[in-house]
Amino acid sequence: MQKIHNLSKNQKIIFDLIDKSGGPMKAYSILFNVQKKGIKAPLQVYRALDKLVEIGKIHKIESRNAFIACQNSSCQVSKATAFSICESCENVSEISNSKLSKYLSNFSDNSGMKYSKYNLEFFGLCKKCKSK
Amino acid sequence: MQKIHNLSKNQKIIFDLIDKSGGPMKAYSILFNVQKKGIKAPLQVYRALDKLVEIGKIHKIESRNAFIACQNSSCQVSKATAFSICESCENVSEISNSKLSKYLSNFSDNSGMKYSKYNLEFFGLCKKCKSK
DNA sequence: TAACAGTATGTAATAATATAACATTTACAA
DNA sequence: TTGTAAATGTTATATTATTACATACTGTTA
Ligand SMILES: [Zn+2]
Ligand SMILES: [Zn+2]
Ligand SMILES: [Zn+2]
Ligand SMILES: [Zn+2]
Repeated sequence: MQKIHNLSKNQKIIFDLIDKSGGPMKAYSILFNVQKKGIKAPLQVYRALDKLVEIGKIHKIESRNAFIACQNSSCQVSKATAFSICESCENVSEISNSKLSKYLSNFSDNSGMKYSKYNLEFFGLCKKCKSK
Repeated sequence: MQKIHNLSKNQKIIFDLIDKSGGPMKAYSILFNVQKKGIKAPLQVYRALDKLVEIGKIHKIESRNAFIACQNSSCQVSKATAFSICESCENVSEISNSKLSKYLSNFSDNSGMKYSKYNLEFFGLCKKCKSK
């Protein structure tokens, strides 16, 4: 049973923008794009982003300081994320591979640490960029 | 056969500082600490950090915007990194687990993408923080 | 309904992280 | 010694993110 999150006005504006863009967006680029909708300040953007990340509607691509809509319908909370990133064209996609996620979710070592969350970023060249 | 990198003056000062600290350090904290050694500007720090990352002497903890000395003697180039991060005390350690690194280095999916690099960050509570 | 708590918003200022541009110097091999 | 790559120094600026404070909205319960 999972909680339904009704997005607030600003959250919805910002989620829709990121979702429609189809790729990662940076916070100040988001800000620029939503100013005509009345969102004027960085903090308004960051607050919405924080919430959207918290509920798993978007993820932060840490190596790029950018935010992407969740492409994995089962990813309700951002506790186990994996991305592939093309170092040439900067295309990003969310990897949804159940073997990988099982392997990582069950990973443990002898450090005595209990892992509750992970983020994995793969880098390389995408199909298009490889063939250039 | 691997290339020996002789660190330059600034690179050595900054690597030694990070290495001795035993944990992740942020760029401006590094700057503050090396000002007495004549390194006065952010760019001097970032240039040394870039080089040290490139040759694998340090790694960037992306989720924390911080830099840590490589704790894995065999990690000459930063192409395959994994860390465990305590969300309470912010302790970070580099995971060196050959099964994990083999699994990730060999990972491929049907995206047609060839992965040449990855970075994985695990989050949780360390032993000490768990028992509090 | 009224009171309350939790969440969201608005606004200004500022902090923290990182890079651009340009001039100069050093290391080192051909 | 001369060419070249790497490193340094310096100033300014760009980019990313948070603090602080005031106000408003949403839903629950007395
Ligand atoms: Zn997702
Ligand atoms: Zn590409
Ligand atoms: Zn390492
Ligand atoms: Zn801890």
